[in-house]
Amino acid sequence: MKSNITMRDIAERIGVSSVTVSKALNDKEGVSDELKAKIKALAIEMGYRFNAVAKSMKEGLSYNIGIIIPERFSGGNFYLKFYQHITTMLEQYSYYGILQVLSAEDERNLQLPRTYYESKVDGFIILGQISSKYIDLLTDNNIPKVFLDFYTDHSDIDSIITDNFYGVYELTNYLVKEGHKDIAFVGNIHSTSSIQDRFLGYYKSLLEHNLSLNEGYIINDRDEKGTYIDLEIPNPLPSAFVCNCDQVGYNLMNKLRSMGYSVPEDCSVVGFDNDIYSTLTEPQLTTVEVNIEEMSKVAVEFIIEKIKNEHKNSGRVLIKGTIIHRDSVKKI
Amino acid sequence: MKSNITMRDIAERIGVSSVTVSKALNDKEGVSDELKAKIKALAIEMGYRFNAVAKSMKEGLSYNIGIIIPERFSGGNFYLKFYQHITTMLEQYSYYGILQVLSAEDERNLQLPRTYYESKVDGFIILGQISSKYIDLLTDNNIPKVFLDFYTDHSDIDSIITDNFYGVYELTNYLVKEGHKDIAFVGNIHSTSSIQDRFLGYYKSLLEHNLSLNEGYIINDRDEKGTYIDLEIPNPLPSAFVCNCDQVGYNLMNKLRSMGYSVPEDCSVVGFDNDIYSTLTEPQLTTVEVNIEEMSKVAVEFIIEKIKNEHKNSGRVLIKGTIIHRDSVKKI
DNA sequence: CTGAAAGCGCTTACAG
DNA sequence: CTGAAAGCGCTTACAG
Repeated sequence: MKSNITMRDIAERIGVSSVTVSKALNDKEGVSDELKAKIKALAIEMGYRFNAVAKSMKEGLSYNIGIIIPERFSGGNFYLKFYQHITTMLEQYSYYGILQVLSAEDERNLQLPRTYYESKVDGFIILGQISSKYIDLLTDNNIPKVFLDFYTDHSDIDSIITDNFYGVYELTNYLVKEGHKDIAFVGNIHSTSSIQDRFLGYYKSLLEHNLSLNEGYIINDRDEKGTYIDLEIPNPLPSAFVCNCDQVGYNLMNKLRSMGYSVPEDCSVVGFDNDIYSTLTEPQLTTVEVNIEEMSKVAVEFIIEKIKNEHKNSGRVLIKGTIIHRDSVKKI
Repeated sequence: MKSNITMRDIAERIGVSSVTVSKALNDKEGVSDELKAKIKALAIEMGYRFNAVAKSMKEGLSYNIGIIIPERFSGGNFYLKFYQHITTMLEQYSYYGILQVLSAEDERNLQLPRTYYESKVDGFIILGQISSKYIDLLTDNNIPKVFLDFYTDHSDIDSIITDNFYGVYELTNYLVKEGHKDIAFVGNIHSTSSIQDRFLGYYKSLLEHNLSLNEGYIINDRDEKGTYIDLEIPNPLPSAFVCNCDQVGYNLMNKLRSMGYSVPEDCSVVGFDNDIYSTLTEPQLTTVEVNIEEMSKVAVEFIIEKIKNEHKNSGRVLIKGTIIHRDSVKKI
């Protein structure tokens, strides 16, 4: 597929220089409209294809962005959706996305992606929480980067996250409005910043409604490695469960069913993410839809800015989600 | 992140030419071991990063492969798994994969990917069936390509597919061995080559066991657009259903449950793919696991071969899957 | 074992 | 409005 036709070939056929062809094809000034049209027509006729590699070479930019997904998040298709929106947005800047799954091993051994060592990318979008040490590594190497769907205490790094805090806050408010007072939270609150913030949103709602936080109502859902564990259902049964994500909502529904409970008759359940798991339960889950498209758009804007201007700092951006009402909540 | 350190910088520091540095860093002959070691050490010390773009430029190869997934298959994470294995395999050849979702619109309008027009890739792996006209377009443009997980009647194109035919053939044999005689097939047999072959494997098993093919036992599962439709369950109920994929097995199980039937007590169900849907049913589905890793490996080998030698033709390769026994089949 | 020269296909800065 | 020159960072083929 090596394109044998170059700008020079076009130039020679017409009897101009390759500089003129370059200007014409890029719609730059300094070529008469007549000549420009003639060059463009001939380019098509000759089957000319632009050589982006040559441009990269000249500009010292690869026009690729590495999209890094830590291995443990690569299972679902949630991040794949992000990736699709990211690549769509990147196209507008003539950029391409190279998806890389960061293996647990490479993350532990602080092994940077090969794209970095081969100057194959101009920067990275990190999709999903990575270890603090790995972040330090990226920072120390002065690698342009943007965090998507998580953040850390490195205040100088741009992050785009869904508004976990307000999302769950509003969802819990909704449960309270429906008459619920005994509301449990399901999630390991030491696991990721997302879960922590969702928990805090839940807690804020309790505080505002003078409902006390019951230690027994914080139900762990996964171990340190992120593997889901068997859920311990409190006795007596809370009237509602706020799950930190839809998949855990799905697990909870199965657990409740196996114990003979019906949702929403015996208790209500809400999730977060609006991913496939929220539609696999019976009844389907009321949940919060993450605005993947908008988040991806902002992430791309930020990384492109960052490549142009190393010192550009856009900070932490929260993108609001939307509550999706389904049938897993009962008014009491 | 522009790497300011070049081979020439290293060369000047040591007092040799950049040719020697290139040879040393690439472990080529013609440099004394002593010098080689010195150059390598200095490269690390200076934080040198190889510039793959310059190599691409020189060789006229982008060292990228486009992985094209038609939009309608981009929903699940089945193809994402392929993508992961593909990129892992590509690394061994110093290649990178650029994933592109082919929109229904671009497919219809015969719009080639932008990576092609910008010479960003050296070839394509097409992951999932695309229209015949689009295939013609790729062929007419002389684009190196390999088909993964589907094939067509274009006999000159390399395809790597799972052994659909024998997979379902063996699975149906297993049902017959368990005493089943009234076996239905669920799938639109005019939809894709995969479904067709799976159907034919089912039919072969019937033929070999002198079981007649009952027209009413071929149950359509999707319309022309690939959207799943409501399943019509035959009356009387067959003793077993062979579903063309796990997701349809999942749909069928839901349908059967809603009608008051129990699996496997009232009838048995088997699927294909061993994807997430096979584990979401209760009981979980007996199915055929597709050997994604091996298929990806072969696809990468083929496309790399093809880039080196345009006329290399490897044909159609069938990769065997493995039956996964779970609890959705009863011996009768 | 080592290096000068040429070239991959563009674009930028400058001269005319 | 048009073009000659230089350069991006490598590698190949050849000469010494």
